[in-house]
Amino acid sequence: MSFIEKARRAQIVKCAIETIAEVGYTQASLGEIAKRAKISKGVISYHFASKDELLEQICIEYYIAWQSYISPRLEAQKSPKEMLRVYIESNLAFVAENRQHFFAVLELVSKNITAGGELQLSADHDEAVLVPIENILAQGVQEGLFRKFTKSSARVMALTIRNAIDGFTMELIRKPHLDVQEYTRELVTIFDISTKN
Amino acid sequence: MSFIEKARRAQIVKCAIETIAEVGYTQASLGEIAKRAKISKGVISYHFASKDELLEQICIEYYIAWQSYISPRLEAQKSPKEMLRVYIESNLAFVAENRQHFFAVLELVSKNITAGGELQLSADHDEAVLVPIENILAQGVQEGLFRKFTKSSARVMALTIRNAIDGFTMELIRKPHLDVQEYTRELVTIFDISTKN
DNA sequence: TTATTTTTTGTACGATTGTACTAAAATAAA
DNA sequence: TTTATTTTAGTACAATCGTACAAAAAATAA
Repeated sequence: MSFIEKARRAQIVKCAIETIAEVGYTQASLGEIAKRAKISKGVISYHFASKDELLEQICIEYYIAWQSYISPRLEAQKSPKEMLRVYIESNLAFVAENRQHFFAVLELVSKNITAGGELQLSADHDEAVLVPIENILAQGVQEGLFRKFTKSSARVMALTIRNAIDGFTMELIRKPHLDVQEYTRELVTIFDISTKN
Repeated sequence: MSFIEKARRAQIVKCAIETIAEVGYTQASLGEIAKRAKISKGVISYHFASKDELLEQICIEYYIAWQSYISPRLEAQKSPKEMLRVYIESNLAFVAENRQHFFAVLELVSKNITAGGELQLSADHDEAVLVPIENILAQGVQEGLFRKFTKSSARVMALTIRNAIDGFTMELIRKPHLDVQEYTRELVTIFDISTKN
């Protein structure tokens, strides 16, 4: 892949994220994205096989960035209790620093859920996101730090934590001046209390 | 409003909900809705001023049905602790019984958020949904049943509860055979623990 | 019945979309 | 420089959408 190709793809992805975040998925046509990037519509078609490939790239890049941010912070912790705290803290911090990207991905995923056949992809993503939380919970139970969780009650708890994080972002988009630190502290408190033994 | 008009509007709204739930918002064109309702596209235009009015009607009817279901159950409770339990239980039960309708509304609301100017409506809806939870929390604090909540920490808790409910529905759509009763029990437990004094 | 209004159908139109395609421009290779 | 390749701009096209509209059909009123 040439230098120009890499640079263009990065530019187009960046601009597509901004466009989706600002005008919404339904209004984010290739023409609109191109206009904002000050390039011709044909350039996008040249560098991306289809619009779908562009949108998929947005999701892939977010997932990679998210992994890179969360994983090392999580692995630096010993206690499951600290891991859960850091998981919440770093997720909210990451999301607050990447609101547009997160929002774009959320829009795309919610469209894909409805797209019928692509439900599997959503399920895979879910598993990749939920399992790490479940592992923290399982470890905490094993060490006697957390209250008892069965497999399915740990699943509900993991989902609730994820929903809290995702919902925080939606609130952040609705109210951009939200106090992120305070929100983070409260969420940590809630899930610290509700997991403790 | 004539008998035919009422019946047709009800039929079209019902069919629009099913269509959105089954093929997604982006694929739910008036043509597709009409085809499934086995009527001409023009009939929809005749009974609804625009597509937007039809979609708005879907939201209005859901909100009314939700209110009618939740309010009496909530008002039958004395203790804030019981109110919180019943709020979670009845919300999950209602949503499980109205998955398609809920999902359609979620799709529409998430589109409206992106639609720019309509952000106010979403904020109003939020307030209408969050304030009742905050009131329960405030009452619980006052009676000494719940731990201390400031105005803003009560807001975070209310949001977290709402996100847990909304997120449950998304999970229910992804996994239709989810054990609703068990999920409900777990959620009640989580928020019972995390609010208790 | 006949007359009038309401309702439905089917089509057409303007707007918008993603993609295909051609010619021009820019860049790299010779 | 000349040649070849990559990249860009701009246009055209087929498909799809919401809406408008005219004529047919159905329902209601007289």
